[in-house]
Amino acid sequence: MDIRNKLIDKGLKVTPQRMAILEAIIELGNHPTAENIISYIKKEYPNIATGTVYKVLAVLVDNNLVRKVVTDKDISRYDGFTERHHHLHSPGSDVIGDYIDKELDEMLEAYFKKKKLPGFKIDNFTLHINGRFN
Amino acid sequence: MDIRNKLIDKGLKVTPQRMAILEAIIELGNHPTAENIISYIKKEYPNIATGTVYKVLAVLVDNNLVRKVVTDKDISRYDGFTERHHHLHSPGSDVIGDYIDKELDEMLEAYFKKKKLPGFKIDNFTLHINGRFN
DNA sequence: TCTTATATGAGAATAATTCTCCTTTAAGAC
DNA sequence: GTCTTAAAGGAGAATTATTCTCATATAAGA
Repeated sequence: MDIRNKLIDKGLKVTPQRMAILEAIIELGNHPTAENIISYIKKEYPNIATGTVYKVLAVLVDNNLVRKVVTDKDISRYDGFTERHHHLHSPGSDVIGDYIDKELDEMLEAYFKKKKLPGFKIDNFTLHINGRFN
Repeated sequence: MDIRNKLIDKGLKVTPQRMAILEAIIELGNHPTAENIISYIKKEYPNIATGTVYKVLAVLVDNNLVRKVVTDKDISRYDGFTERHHHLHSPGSDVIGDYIDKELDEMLEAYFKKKKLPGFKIDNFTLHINGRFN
């Protein structure tokens, strides 16, 4: 599905800003920050307001078109990666790797199907793996 | 090990502020924010500076006496829970539940012992489970 | 008790994010 | 195509968590 239709599919108004922001996230890769997105977009839309970018990002997150990636820095990053995946991170590095592993997903799903958590209904889960790139 | 000895054990100077902060994190539970910690401590040490609290928290995190818990809000929370655990979270709620499951830990460890990730050496991992408390 | 490296206090500075308010525009109705 | 209107965007001020600066105080070992 192309970017325009992703927005339409969620019942969102299609605006040039929304298209540009969603495209930027996908294009930039490695979980860009709001600032990364803003400077990327300003090449094409020099007048876009930072407030607009933050507002659009919130809309996209609310509609599950992008995921907000939290980091141990006081800065948010955004993930346009729609396939189910986990995150690899190394302390001191800003790189956040994506890790796709269907076998792992299935194993965890089977595990939680068998073992219910008392007082909690699981919707989804992400494994945050810390270590070292080499 | 008591709080004083946790500091000594890491080769850190023992100061009243460090003791109070570490105690506050353990005492407050549910992953307090820096602000929670500050207002708790001010009851006993009204003159503690916010900068001191942030600096001490950074020292404690660096020495693995507490963990920094990242959230999708732009605010850091701190975890004095030393036992190995995972996190339960519900969108829209500020509660972060701790989830201890040795069986899960062992299953994941066994899995990653068998299945190496190319270009990445795993140190540790935390499962972030989203869902609904009920 | 003395010395010194380190920690703290106070408050200014910074930086990511949010808010306000006015203008513009997308999208459906006609 | 034009009109209408609710929703979106622009500009920049405001907010707020966190960091920084630097002078003072103190923990810990000699």
